[in-house]
Amino acid sequence: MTESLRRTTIRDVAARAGVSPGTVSKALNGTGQVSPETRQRVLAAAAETGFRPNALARSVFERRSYTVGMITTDSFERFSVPVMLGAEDALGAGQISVFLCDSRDDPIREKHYIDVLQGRRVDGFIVTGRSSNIRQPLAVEPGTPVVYALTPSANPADCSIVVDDQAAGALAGEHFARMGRSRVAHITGPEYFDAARERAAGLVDALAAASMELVASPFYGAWTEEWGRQAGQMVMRNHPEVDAIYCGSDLIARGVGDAIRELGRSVPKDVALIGTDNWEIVATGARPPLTTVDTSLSDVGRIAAERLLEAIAGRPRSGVERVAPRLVIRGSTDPTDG
Amino acid sequence: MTESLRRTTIRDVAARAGVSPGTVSKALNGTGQVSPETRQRVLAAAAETGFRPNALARSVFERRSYTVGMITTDSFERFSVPVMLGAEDALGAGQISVFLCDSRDDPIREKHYIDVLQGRRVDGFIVTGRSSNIRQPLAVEPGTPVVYALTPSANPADCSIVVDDQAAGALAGEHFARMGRSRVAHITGPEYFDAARERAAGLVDALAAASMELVASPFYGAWTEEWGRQAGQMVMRNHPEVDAIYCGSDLIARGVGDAIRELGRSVPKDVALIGTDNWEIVATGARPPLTTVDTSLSDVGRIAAERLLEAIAGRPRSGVERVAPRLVIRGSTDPTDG
DNA sequence: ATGAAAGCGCTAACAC
DNA sequence: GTGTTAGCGCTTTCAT
Repeated sequence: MTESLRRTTIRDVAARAGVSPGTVSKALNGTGQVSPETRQRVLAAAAETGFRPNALARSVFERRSYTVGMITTDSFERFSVPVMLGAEDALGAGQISVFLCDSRDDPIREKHYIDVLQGRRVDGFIVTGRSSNIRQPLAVEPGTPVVYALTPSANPADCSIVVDDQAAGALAGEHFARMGRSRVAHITGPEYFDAARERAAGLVDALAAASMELVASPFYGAWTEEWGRQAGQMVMRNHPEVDAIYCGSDLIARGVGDAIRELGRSVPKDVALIGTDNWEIVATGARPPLTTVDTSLSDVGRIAAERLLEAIAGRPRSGVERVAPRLVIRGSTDPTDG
Repeated sequence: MTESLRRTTIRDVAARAGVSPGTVSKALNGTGQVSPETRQRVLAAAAETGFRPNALARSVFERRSYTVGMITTDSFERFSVPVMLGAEDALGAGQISVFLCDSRDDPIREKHYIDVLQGRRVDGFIVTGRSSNIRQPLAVEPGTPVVYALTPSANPADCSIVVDDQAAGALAGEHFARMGRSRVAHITGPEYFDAARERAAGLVDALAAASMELVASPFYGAWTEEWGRQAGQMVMRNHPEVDAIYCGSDLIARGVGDAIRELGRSVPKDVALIGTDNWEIVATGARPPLTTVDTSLSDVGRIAAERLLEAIAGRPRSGVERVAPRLVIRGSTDPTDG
């Protein structure tokens, strides 16, 4: 460590303003009684010396650090990133700083991060991860507020914020119905993903509400373009009457779209296509641009942050809160676009 | 705030072990002289009470927080994420926690974050952002270590870690030469991006070293699939002899690949294709999977973290350090794959 | 080897 | 109004 530069302290400011440290504190924080003139002198002195109060010292005293830990199990890839951004934004507005931790889904690393951050006296934690499947509760000291984003806690008494996947599927089904498409197929990720099953259920429900049903059971596979291509081909071959396909992800939808085009059929004229995620760069790069269900991930993060702030403030909530997705209409369902 | 749970302090442990606080400190930190027995008693007492030392208090004393601020100007999208992951990993190993800040390229927000974090007495900063273009130095208090990752500082005395874009272009050119391709085109992003120009220069140099040259000047455009499709078509129409194309990004390469295929030509048989970034999900989802220049972003982050730790330890470096990219070979250049 | 005491930078209760 | 004092939790001389 270099000769650690001695920063100006409250005492330096006090000396310069010709008052006591206590008075400086009051003047700067607007607590207690200070005359306008001394207040001015103090402010001036602080400005001149470039004084920046030591938040650490204050935190020791307050027993509260105005920081939170954000733990992602998932190398903050595509899904956690928007969540974290939303959360960071909401917390930053509340003057809270965010510690970033990538546990890589490793319980040892997770425990390590928790230990270190509890040592830093974080006010709480936000946990996020890729899958919408349930996860074990975070092993924090009792009383520490935790909010789960995207992956709900196995303990129903905990506070979890998740995407409303059922509603996502329903949005797609309703849009098809509205457009007069009636022979709908569904191609999605692995069946062991809660999100996949729930989106399928939502789609089926929405179709039923319009007196329709899927032309075939949902096609469960993988969250990849390649699966989209395979399944797309298969569906178009076995069910040539299909005029609409809802996909569990934008990547799958890209694959399906390519397959449809290669079979000489057109999107959206012959087949309307809806994806999920609204992964902008992928959805808008498609030909035609992809209509998709935006899963509102940044809202998930934002709400998680708000709930955490509430819990820190002594008003914890319980249970799973589902955030509404929204449909983003582009050329793959709208013949006038793309 | 709820009845803020009173955590166990060093005094509680001391009482339980029947020693003084000072002795507990020594025993726990291995400083000073402590008899093995008391050491044991202290350790036991600490474990039983679930004692976790308050890092904040220690930091006040040490005038050092073992935290750093990571500021991204770019909503940690695709490029900053791997950098931040690499940095976080390297810093975590050094017991340093990372504050995450998304300045969204807004100078006001950036200044705000700097203020807050300097108040928290971070030991230094890592700055990252999308573009490889030069940025203004971070406005921190003099003496605060800062390392720039991806976007170098305008001040050459600062320490910046960047991708070696010239080498990236060269890798592509050398690979083409090695495979006997001789009629090479280059399609890339906007010319005002340093990265675009440098990759082009590296490609040209490598070709020259093999006594080749581009069939046409680089095609500068946008970092999008759509531009890739347009440019790909144009190139194949105007220069049907082309047998290799290097693209400034994987997304562009995807567009180019689609264009080639739609003109009835084959990748890699007729045209070998190399992208840049190694954006896994995009590169592997392509048909055939995309050979690409991996820009080693996580290494950029890791090295930035190491340089920052060195600077914090009093051994700052100066100047721009370029990190070597590496070629990842997949089906788009290798007829035996994909 | 251990304890007492002072201090890190800041805040808050209490004098004056 | 303002200064003095004690104390947040921890570390570190300095006695003993």
